[in-house]
Amino acid sequence: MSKRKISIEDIARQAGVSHSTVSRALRDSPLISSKVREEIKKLAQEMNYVPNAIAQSLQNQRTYTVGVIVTSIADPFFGELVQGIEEVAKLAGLNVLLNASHGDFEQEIAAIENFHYRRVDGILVADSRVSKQYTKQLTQFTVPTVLINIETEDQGETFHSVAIDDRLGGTLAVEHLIELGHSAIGYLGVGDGSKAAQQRLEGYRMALTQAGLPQNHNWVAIPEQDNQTINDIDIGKKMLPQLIDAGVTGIFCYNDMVAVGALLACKELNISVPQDLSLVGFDNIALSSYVTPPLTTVSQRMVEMGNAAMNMLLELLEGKTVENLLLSPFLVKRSSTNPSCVLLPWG
Amino acid sequence: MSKRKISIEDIARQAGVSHSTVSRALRDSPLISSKVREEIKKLAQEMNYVPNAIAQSLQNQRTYTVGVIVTSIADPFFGELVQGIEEVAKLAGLNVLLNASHGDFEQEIAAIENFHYRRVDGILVADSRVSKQYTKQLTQFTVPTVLINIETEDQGETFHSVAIDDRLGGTLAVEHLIELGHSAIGYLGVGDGSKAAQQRLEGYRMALTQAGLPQNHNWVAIPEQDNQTINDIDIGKKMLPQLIDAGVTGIFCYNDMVAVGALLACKELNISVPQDLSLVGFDNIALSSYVTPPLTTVSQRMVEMGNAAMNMLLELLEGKTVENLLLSPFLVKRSSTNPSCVLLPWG
DNA sequence: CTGTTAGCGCGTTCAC
DNA sequence: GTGAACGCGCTAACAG
Repeated sequence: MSKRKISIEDIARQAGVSHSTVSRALRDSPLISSKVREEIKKLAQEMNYVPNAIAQSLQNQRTYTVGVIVTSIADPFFGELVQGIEEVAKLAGLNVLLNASHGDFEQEIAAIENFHYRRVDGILVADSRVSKQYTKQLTQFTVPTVLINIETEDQGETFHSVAIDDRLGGTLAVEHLIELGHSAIGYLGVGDGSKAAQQRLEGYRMALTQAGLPQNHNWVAIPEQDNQTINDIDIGKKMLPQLIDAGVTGIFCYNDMVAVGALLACKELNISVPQDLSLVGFDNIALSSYVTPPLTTVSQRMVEMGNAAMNMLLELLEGKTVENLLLSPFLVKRSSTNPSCVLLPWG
Repeated sequence: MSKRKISIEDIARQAGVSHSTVSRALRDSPLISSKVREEIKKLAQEMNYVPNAIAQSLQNQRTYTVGVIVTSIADPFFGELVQGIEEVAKLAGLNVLLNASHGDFEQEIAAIENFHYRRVDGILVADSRVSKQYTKQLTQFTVPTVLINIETEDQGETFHSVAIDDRLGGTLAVEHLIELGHSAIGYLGVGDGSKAAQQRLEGYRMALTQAGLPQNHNWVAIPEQDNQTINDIDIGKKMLPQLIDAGVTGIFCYNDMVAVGALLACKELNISVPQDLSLVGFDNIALSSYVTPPLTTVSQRMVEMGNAAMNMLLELLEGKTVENLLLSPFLVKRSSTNPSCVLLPWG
């Protein structure tokens, strides 16, 4: 903590007053004559006084710190989310304590305990692939907590959530393909069994049902559950061929990374997108607009989600009651989707 | 800070001993009989005791917290860096307090002061585009600080640095193009006047000089200094045409984002990469391998840089003396570079 | 208006 | 081996 720094006592001695007078002066207490107040402030300035947040926290019972848990900070998805969180935290005078869980349950628990140990004012947890048992283990704790993209059942005093409407997102993606005339529409997912994955698939099915289009179990490609170690890009690469063989002309992918993987596989297989195949992603990460062709995708608005979550936490800290939030995603049309071939003159 | 939690006093009362006995027992002091020690530990467990880091810090004069300043967390470059930092911080039992400066000098100073206020044990600053005056303003502070990709002149007790050898990186990129037979090689840079920008340009020039190749000031494209608001992608897009007009067959770009911008411009102009033009980036961000064609680039190894910086900080915290580090980048060959046309049969 | 005192939770002498 | 007392730096309650 660096060499010993000067305290209010030091400046009190220098000014010939008591330390509490200094404390009051520095905090603009009306009890202090404006004359000595300015004097003390000037002195503090000169002496390079920096108040000690630790001592204040011990007294206030507040640390003005929030703990944030993400799967991986290197993942652009979480990067944007954290940015959204940090933005509004900074405005509120709060600081962000960052922990990465790497999707590991043990590490998440450890992070929570660590935050508790450090007496953070609130906690934000973002990890869409964590299991639900999660929340139960933490019920003993009583720190205001906002879950981002995690479903909770028992949301009492401490647990609240901000999430994206994954089902709606899936529906939007598939409706877009339907509008373009596709009728053999596939889904390329991941096998993590998360709520998000279920909901997006459900949205896919709803859209097809609503349009009276056929469904085929060969059109839904999801890798084995235990393949958690392989990344999303590789999932996309690996699973694409079987959907092609099944004869789909449009695919809704679980997320952009999977879609990019599928796109790369298409290149290798000489399938041109969007002429031969239309691809829709999910998330709208920056990458999605830089690949060729730029990806049509469902936008998650990560930054806004971070803003919303942090704002919700702020309200909780003020003692207000809050409603869980379900954010609506929207479709971003780019160049990876085309009208279905069957509608085209040469189709 | 949640509802009042139990303290060592609470458990002391329960155990019928004094709070200092509890303190000692919990810290495995040899002064305590192993019998009561286990007893107290069990009791603490049962009572869900969580030590108070704030109180400990006030006593220890250490917070086991490091402050990290980045330009933007959403930038994948910094995301990976922070991941590298967080990894080794976690292993050392330290926590990361994150602040984004958005490249704004005022915000950086504010972040530093904030960290000082919170009595962090050390500070990590990563912002390759910050001006040099920076360090001077902070000399008054005495917290161990490691600068990442920032040059410092007066490196005394508190300031140290980990950086990438930008000049070498520039040289590697250009030598690669030279090996492929290119002789009209351009540089596409940014106008932020940073040390990194200067060094990469210098590396470019050195490689050309060393190979005895001609240089042409039309082959160096750098936007105006004041265009700081436009992003790197747009810089690449905007500046590419003039290099094409100048007749270059290969371009070394300041970073991957600029290179991607150039690539997008090529698509619009119907210039095919790498057939008509070879492109080399810098950074090796994830994006660079997903664009079409995948970018040949100079790798920064952000995660390792984060590791190194945090390790250096750890040594400083242990009172050791450290040497500044200059990491060597290396070339990643992918598909955006081809032999120069003039060497090919149909050239 | 200002000074004195107490206490936030914990670690650490210094006595017994 | 254990308890009492002090201090870390600050805020707040109580006196004057």
